[in-house]
Amino acid sequence: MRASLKDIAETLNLSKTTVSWVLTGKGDAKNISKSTQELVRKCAEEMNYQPNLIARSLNIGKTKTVGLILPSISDFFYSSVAREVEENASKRGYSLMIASSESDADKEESMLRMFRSKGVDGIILAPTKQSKTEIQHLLKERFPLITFDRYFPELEMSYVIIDNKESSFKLVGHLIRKGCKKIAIITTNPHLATMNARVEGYKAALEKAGIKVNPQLIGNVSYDNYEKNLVKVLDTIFEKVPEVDGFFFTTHILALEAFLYFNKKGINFNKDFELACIHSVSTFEIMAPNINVAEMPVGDIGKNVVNILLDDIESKGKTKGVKGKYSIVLPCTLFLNQ
Amino acid sequence: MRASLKDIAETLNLSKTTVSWVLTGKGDAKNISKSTQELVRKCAEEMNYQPNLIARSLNIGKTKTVGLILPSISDFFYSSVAREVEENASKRGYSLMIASSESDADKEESMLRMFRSKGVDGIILAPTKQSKTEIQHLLKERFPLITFDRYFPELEMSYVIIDNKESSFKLVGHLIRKGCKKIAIITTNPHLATMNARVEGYKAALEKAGIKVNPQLIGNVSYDNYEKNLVKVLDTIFEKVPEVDGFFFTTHILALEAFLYFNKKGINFNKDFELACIHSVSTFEIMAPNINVAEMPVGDIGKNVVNILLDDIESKGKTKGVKGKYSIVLPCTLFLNQ
DNA sequence: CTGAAAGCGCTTACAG
DNA sequence: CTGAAAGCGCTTACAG
Repeated sequence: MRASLKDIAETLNLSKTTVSWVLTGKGDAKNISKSTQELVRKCAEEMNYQPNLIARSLNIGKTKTVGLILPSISDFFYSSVAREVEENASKRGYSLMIASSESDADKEESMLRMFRSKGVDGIILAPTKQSKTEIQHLLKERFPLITFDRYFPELEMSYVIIDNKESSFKLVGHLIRKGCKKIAIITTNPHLATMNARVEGYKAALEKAGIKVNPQLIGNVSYDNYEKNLVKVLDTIFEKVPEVDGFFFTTHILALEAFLYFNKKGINFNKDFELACIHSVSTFEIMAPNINVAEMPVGDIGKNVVNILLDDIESKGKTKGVKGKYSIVLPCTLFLNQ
Repeated sequence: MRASLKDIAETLNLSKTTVSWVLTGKGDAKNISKSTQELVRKCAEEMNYQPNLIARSLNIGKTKTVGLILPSISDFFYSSVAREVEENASKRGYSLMIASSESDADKEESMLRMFRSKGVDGIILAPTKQSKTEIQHLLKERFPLITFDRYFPELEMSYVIIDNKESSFKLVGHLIRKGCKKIAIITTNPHLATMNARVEGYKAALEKAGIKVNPQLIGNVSYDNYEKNLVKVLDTIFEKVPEVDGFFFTTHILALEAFLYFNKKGINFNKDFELACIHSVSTFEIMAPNINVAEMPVGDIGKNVVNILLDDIESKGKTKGVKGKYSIVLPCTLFLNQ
């Protein structure tokens, strides 16, 4: 059996109070004699005592655990963020509960409820859709909550995103400078403000260069089953605008999938087109060595998101009711070829 | 404020007992009148009642949460397994706590303790090193525990691995059949039984073909800072055995890194060598279309690992003291070219 | 058909 | 220098 405070107290003929104080480091503050403290610590060691944190949590109302909800744990970007979140949270003494919404709004809602019910102190969320009713419940309760990668422009809550429009603008501008006249944009999830901003950056760059936006060059890939839909979208672009000379992918997932498509079709995409993409994976180096990339600052995203959340959690009560909301926009690092 | 059972009971002038029974679905079994049940449910709905699972857990001694400890969350193989684990656990009503040991034995030990302390019902672990003392504590307590990908041959506990020797044997055999005489093996973490088995498969295949094992073709990449070490290892192989004509990588991580190396050196690795690898990532399709691969059954690993663990957790008490240990060895799917 | 009471394992005012 | 007691929010035998 697992040892409890009571077991130690009984063995030593002390009260649970004394044992608890010693083991939580309040021995000196509570004037427990050195000898008693030593005794308690030795006994705890011998019995391999580990505090039951569930009991502590019920008592103090904190679990030192945060929840992380991602659209997909296995995607490289999100798993990289997860790694950073875990590391930063761990540094501050927090554990992580994690869940994958698989871009399903209902799952997302039930995960929010589940995490809340299981007592996490706060939640970090990369929201999928407009699953706002549960979020609004939490916000009303002043439950610590932050989103990243995506956000709800109409809700007053903290978020961390990247400079979507700016980075897209620069990438597309670079393609134009390299001589592209017919740049296609391949994008998805148009209901997300994040994705919209990337399309806007694309349009702004074209307009600045005096190039008219051609709707036939805007490839919208619906997200479920994007592999198949991407094929259709690319087929259509090549059919309608065979002179296409550049591709701007709004996410690395679409770029990777497009490379597979190009490959199957025998298209030498590295020679025939200028390429650009928001975010990258290490294999781009070999697959598309000349691609222009705006790299998302995964480390900074992770750091900001946990620090803002944990500050919020830990300031509770201090700044009664006056909660600071943060809107952090992080710059991407550009890797432009030539 | 968050509503509690008590709040509902007071509002309705009922006892907490009654409310609890209704809300946990025992209303009919306990003969609570339909009208009362309806009342309770409506009130709970209105107050947006969510049970405090911490309190329930303290009472029943279960959290319906399992811990998952990985060497690295951001690695593609492990994040894929994490996804499967989460999905399968979730199906059976369990949540996931996750942590990345970063291949650090001390971190791993403290994570095991932390998870235990936080009350997870069981732990799934891809162990890094010989961090056995904490594991032995848990085993002695009969705490539900299972490893995957790696295992401790000398401990009596459940694990799920792949047919390491067999798959390696087949891959290397295939390279030999395709005419290779000087096949290098690039491997790491020689202290892991898993990795040893892969080297043994390599040796067995050579021996069967009457090829003497050449130690100069065995590249052992020490794991910390493997990027740099791999460069040294490959440099040495090319220096000592310039006629090397095949490469067998014991993990996709090493293969990816080697491709970057080949590329930098201007080596046309797809033409000059036969390649083989345990596990793959989707980008191999473009980077090394002819590579021979033994694909790890990520889905089956995830399914087995959670089902064995959860069966163990849920059978507790029933089969007092008679715990079944499972050693599952799953076959890889081979993709051999030509 | 419903309720009073004990208990899960901690923490923490309060008292001496 | 140390302890008795209440309480965190649930569940569940026991009683009527």
